[in-house]
Amino acid sequence: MTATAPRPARTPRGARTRARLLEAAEHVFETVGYHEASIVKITEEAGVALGTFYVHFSGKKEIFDEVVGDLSHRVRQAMSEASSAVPDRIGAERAGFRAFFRFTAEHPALYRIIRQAEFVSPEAMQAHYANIVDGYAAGLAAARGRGDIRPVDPTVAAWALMGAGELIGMRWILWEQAADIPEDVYEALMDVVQGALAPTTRTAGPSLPSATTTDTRPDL
Amino acid sequence: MTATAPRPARTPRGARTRARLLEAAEHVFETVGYHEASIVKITEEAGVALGTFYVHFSGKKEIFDEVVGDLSHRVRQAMSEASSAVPDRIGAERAGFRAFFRFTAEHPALYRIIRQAEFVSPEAMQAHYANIVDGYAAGLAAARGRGDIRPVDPTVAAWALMGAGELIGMRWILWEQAADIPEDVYEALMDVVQGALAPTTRTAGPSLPSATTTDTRPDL
Amino acid sequence: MTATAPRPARTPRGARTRARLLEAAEHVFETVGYHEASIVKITEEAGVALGTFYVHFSGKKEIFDEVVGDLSHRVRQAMSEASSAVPDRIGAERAGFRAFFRFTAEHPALYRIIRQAEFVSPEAMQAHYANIVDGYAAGLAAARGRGDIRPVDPTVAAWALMGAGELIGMRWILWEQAADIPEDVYEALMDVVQGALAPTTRTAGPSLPSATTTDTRPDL
Amino acid sequence: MTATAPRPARTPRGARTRARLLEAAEHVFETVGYHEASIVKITEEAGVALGTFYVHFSGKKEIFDEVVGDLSHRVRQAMSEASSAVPDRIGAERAGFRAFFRFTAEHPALYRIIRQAEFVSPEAMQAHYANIVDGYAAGLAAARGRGDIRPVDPTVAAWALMGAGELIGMRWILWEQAADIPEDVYEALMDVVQGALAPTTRTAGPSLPSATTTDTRPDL
DNA sequence: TATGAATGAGACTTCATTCAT
DNA sequence: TATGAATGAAGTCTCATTCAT
Repeated sequence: MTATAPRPARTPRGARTRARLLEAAEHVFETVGYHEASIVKITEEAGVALGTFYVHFSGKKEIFDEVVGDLSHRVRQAMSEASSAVPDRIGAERAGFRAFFRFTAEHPALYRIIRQAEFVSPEAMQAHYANIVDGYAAGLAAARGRGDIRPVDPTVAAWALMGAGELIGMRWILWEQAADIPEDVYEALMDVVQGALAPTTRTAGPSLPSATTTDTRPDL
Repeated sequence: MTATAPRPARTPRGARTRARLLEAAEHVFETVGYHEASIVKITEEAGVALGTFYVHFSGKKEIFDEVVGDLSHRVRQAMSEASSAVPDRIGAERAGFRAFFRFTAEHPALYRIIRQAEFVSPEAMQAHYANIVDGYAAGLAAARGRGDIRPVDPTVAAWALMGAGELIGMRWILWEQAADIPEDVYEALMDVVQGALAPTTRTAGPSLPSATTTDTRPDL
Repeated sequence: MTATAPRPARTPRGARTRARLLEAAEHVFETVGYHEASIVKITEEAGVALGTFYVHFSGKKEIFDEVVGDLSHRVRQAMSEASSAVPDRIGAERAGFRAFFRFTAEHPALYRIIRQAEFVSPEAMQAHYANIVDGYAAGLAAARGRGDIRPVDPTVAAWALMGAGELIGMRWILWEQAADIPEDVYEALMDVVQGALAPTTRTAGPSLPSATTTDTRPDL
Repeated sequence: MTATAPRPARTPRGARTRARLLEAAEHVFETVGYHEASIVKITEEAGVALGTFYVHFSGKKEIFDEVVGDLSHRVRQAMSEASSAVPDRIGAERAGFRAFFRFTAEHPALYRIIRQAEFVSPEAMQAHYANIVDGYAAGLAAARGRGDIRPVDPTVAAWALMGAGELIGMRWILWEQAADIPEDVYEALMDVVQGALAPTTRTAGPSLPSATTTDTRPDL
């Protein structure tokens, strides 16, 4: 995810300092965003001298990429752990979104950082989204194979539903600075998600065939 | 939307200069983002002297807000025009998304700017999203009243589907620098959207209670 | 000589400030050398704000090149004026060296700066020496054509004698911080120079074949 | 030459490390000059840890002085060996210049370093030149005593001819990055040098009185 | 001796904004 | 209105040197 592998600290003391810097950076980025974040602020928060920063990182972008990679990894972990604990697809879906919202509430940093990353570190941002989608789409594809969900295109559906979750989280957690998503909003979203995925008996139209996106030409 | 109403230009020459600056600013913001955009770049692109900028705008944030407001207004206009031209809900839905993707392809600025605005001008960003949702949710509420769609919560559905469209646009238009969304992706997304909204006969699953969020966010 | 043409000041005030900066830079470079010279020192000496520097110059190297170009031009002017006022070659030679030493005594900057320029701005340094040699070699070639001097290779002789003058100036003006070169040193040097150039009847020694360089290096 | 005598290494390992550092420093100084040379670069090139540097040297200037002293010593050795192998003065002259140019071609470091040393370590630079001149002037004085050359002032002549050689070497070896001086240039220079020194019967002009510099620089 | 993390002064540069013309 | 010179705070980064291990 990061272009250059993180320098390994060669000393326990070094490792400790490096970790303190990362922690401080996450906090500063979360609070004031990438551009307002200065190395001075980060080192002050970490309680080390300015020059020490450059012993461990080559610059602001490098530590940013590492923070993003970290957060991205953690949110993926949280989501996949949660959803894989539930056997049925709908349940897994609910658990995954639940985990995502929890993580968002506890680490608003991810949100605020990712949305800034477009001009700062497009690679990091694209990797973040792509990694999440990969796991999500794989789950959807499997579910589709089992007939648990409608034959939607897994990749497109994954991007679409991730986008849905993202804006809902932004609106009801970040903007409200809430500790979690309101239950009714969560259920309303699940209703939409379930509608999008659940196998249905359509009142009209042929049941969609097809697997890959290209040949999928949904009617309507 | 903007805190201070835009200064009206006193003379035709002034109005022309002001317009040139706005145009230049939109281009610069789109190209390099808010933070890399400097007043010097904007004035150079507009072909006016540096000092002239401050004759027309109080600062960088002011012109940014105005550019965002502009773009936001235009995308809303494009979407509502497109969807209101179609009578049935599904058709309106398709037309609205279509217009959104078109606009995105033609004005990547909106995307790139909005996602930066969080730390620069949260009001502008929230206004942008809220305004779009307002119109969207109103349409959904009306459709629901007519029985054209399932009884989803209009506000939550609007945020969710806007999010879906946003990420799909980011992935397949911005990242690919495409001139429009690929047809198969568009249809795959429409399939998801339709699944989320279309009235169905469920084969299984608890009929989720219609969310009670409506009081939180007055839809309309 | 300078790669990029100097920005023309578009205002009398601007021109004044620019000149003040150049003057200050010459003094600072002379005093502490290129590397110890900081923009801060230059602007302080010029009595302008730090940022003002960058209104007129793109950086330290740019102003350095301009200062070098200036000094180089002035010393050439001084030398050619002096030597062209004297008809005979030996007299011209003496006058040229005299002018060079005078200039050196009055503007030690040139010396100290040029010898630093190798790593800083090789182009500027090479241009300086090459320009001096050009004029010098042309004079020697003409004198040779008239039979005023021995048939030495004008270019090689010009570089050699310039080198001789340079070290003599360094040793007896710069190192001694003298106001001018000691008369006896001057005469002793002139003796050497005259020996090198004056037409002679050799009493002994193999009459060296007139160097074979002449064909290789077109002597003007 | 150097203010503080070089610390003797206490152990064989220490001596090896010290030598590695000196070698690395010579290379780094030659490549990027004094100011761009950093202790980090030197230690990296030497393959030792940063802190190790200060075990052997007190700082950057100290190692610089030692490198300069080394090179200066080696070039003097090369020149005196070469010239002392030839009995007649003109032959010795030619051999000395030849050796100087050879050394220059093989160790451009000397050149580049010395010309930087003015602001870094004037003592080292002055010592370098003075040492060379001492030997050179002594040789000239002896030759003059034997009547091998004209009665020029030995010290002034030594400085002058050293300057001549220096610029010729700079122009045709350093700037051209040549492996040696072109033969024709060498001969043309020797022609000039011989003209300057060789005993002659002047066809015209007063035979200049031997300069009175002798008090300044005792010849012998 | 050797190591490498830590330090902090100081350098360069940018840029939003002011102001006299 | 328009101009462009002037300002100076703030930011990033380097690097010689110290020090604990």
